[in-house]
Order: sequence, then structure tokens, then C-alpha cells
Amino acid sequence: MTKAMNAQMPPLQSDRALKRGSAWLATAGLRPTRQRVALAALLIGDGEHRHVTAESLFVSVQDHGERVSLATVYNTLRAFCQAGLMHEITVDGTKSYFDTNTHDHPHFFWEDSGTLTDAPSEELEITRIPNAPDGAEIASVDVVIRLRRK
Amino acid sequence: MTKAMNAQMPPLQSDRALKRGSAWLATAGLRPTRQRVALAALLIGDGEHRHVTAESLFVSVQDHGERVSLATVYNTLRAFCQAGLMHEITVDGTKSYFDTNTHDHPHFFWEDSGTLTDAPSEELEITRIPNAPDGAEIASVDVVIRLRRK
DNA sequence: TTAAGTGCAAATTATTTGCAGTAAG
DNA sequence: CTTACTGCAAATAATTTGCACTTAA
Repeated sequence: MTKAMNAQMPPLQSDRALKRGSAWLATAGLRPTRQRVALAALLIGDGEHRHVTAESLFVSVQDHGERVSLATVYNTLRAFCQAGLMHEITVDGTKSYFDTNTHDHPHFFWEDSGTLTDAPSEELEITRIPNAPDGAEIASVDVVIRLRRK
Repeated sequence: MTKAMNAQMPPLQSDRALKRGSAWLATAGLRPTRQRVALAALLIGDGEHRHVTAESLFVSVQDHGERVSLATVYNTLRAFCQAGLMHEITVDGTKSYFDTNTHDHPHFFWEDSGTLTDAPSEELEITRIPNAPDGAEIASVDVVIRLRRK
């Protein structure tokens, strides 16, 4: 089956995953359409956090035999971000990454493969941060650790 | 004149600025063409560091009465980065920013205006950083402080 | 003289949007 | 029913590229 092909995005669309996906949508008041439930199940169906691009999620959903258009994947990811279910992360310039973990945390960016993963936030210690200039406040502090293969 | 219009990108193309620009190119072994010297003078002609996008630099150079095509601005910025004269910074997703300060330092990103400025690095204190996973080494640590107007 | 640089215009890539059809509440 | 969602195809936006022309060395 597609299980082996799918190491990076494996949550099967089991009943449990679908149920979790629907619940996740419900917390944000989003309509549980077939497409959204499928995407949600892939994203958080196994309880793990996940980093995807529109394209990678599109491939995943197809691997699972669901018909969802690429435009809908884009629109859905945008809807999830607006609803606060996900966060958009900018590291690459050419494409957008989306993270199901909405807490402020550092990332590893693997420059060779263009992969984004979580960095252990316990191992990051920022003891002082520049003050926001007058009239501004800090919205977020993005920390990206760029990695190159040794 | 254009001086007032040009608060963000003011280095006049004085002899001194042009000379500095040429010297800068020379340090990287880049051919001092008319276009490159003009762009270099705008970028580092007054000794200040600068954050530009291809588009903003294109507008600046035109304000100074120089004929340089947008494609050449793109190609030149890429050449400057490859030569190590500048650094590319990814914060926006839609466009690339280029910084004449090649030292690792934090940035403020003004979300409303899409402006990038330096944050005082003395005020940033990172006392611990996640180790690079096996087989990888840290290429850089990018810190972007996103600001919203209060 | 000759390899590198420049400038168009066309191509590419990621993403968004208009609009007619479909489905959730 | 009625309003939001979906899907296609066309539109955008930033950037790159092919190729004939120019210029620095």
C-alpha cells in the first residue's frame, strides 16, 4: 500500500483520525466538509504535530485516495491559519510551510532537502530580547536554525 | 529633488559613494560595470547598512536617474549574495530581502509596512541553542522579531 | 578579442481568484 | 433553502532565463 511511500505524512484515515479531525474543525467552528475532514485527519489525526507545504499535503491526500483539488488545499490551509488551528512559517522564500503546532517554538530548516522540523524548545534559552520600538509591540519571535549536512 | 522622496535609500551618488561602491565590488572580484557601481553606491555608498528588495532598489536607482533593468537588479543582488557581499533574508514569503550587513544579527519585521530593519544585537541574549541533529551542522540562526503597530 | 554582464520579453513557480456548481446547516 | 465550500481554469506576483547585444579587461 501507500504506507511505505508515506513516511513523512502517515496518519491513516482511520475512524479515530477522522473523528479527531472533525473535532479539531469543530473547535474552530469550521464546517466539516469531506475535503476538510480528510486534510484535518492527515494533519492531526495521530496526535502528532506536522509541517507541510500545500504541495506536500496535496500529494498526501491523493496518496490516501481522496479527491481534493490543489486550490482547495491552499484555501483550506489559509482557513486553518485564520482560524488559529495552524501557523504559517516563512523560511524558504519560494514556498510556505504550515505547522500544526501553534505555540511559539524554534525550527530546524534542512537547507538541502527543504524540510522543516521542530527544534527542541527546551534547548533554546533566550534570556533577553530587544524591546519593541516605540509604537510597536512584539507579535512573535521566529527562530529558525538552518542546518547543512556535514 | 528626489531627496525627500528617498528617505529610506538616500546615499547620493557622489564621487565618494561611487568610489566606495567600486571598492566594495573589487573586494569580491566583481566587474565594476556602470550598473553594478550605481547599485553598490546606493547600497553602501554612505557606509550605512541597508535592507532592500529587488523592487525597492530598482525604484531607488531610477530615482537617481540611472538606467538599470529590473532583471539586472535581480541578477546583481544574486551576484552580490554569492560573492558574500550581502545576505538574503526570508521573512515575507512573497518577496526576498537583501541585507548589506552580512554578520549574523536579529531583525525587526514590521508586519504592516513589510519593512525590515536591524534589531540591536546587544539586546539579544541567546544562552543556549539546540544542538544540530546527527550528521548536520548549524549554518545560521535566524531571529526575526515580528512587530505590529500598537 | 573574448568572456562576462546587460536588457528585454517570454517562461517559471507558488499562490490567489472568479465563477458556476455542490453540499452543509 | 441559503450561504459557505469546492474545483477548475485563468489571473497574479516575484523571480528566472534565453538570447542577441554591449562592455570591461
